[in-house]
Amino acid sequence: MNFYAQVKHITKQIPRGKVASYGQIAAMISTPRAARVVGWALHVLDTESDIPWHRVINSQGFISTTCTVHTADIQRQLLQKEGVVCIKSEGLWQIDMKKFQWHP
DNA sequence: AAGGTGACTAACA
DNA sequence: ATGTTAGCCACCT
Repeated sequence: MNFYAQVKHITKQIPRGKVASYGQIAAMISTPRAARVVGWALHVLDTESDIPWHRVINSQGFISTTCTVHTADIQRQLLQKEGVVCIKSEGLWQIDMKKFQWHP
């Protein structure tokens, strides 16, 4: 089913200054429960760099990467560069979903 | 080939 | 309200 291509397609449509959650994207490609795979898909696809992978975060608005190459700090910087406000919350960076979540 | 893992979630206790 | 459990689906060993 070319899950990756689907994830890629959706993720590319996220506008600047907006974010989406893994579950949200999974739901858009008619596989609502594949949130984990979405995360992994981004992990793999980010190498191509034509995808705004940093605009994808978990449902609570937290940056949840564990990837040592693409750290939360990098993601935060990319987001802030686009106008997304990141708040440091308990050592983690959080985004205000009410304001920045993408509503397609 | 089969089982384990994960950048997730929503439902329970 | 906070901690745990169980589904999820593709990739890796």
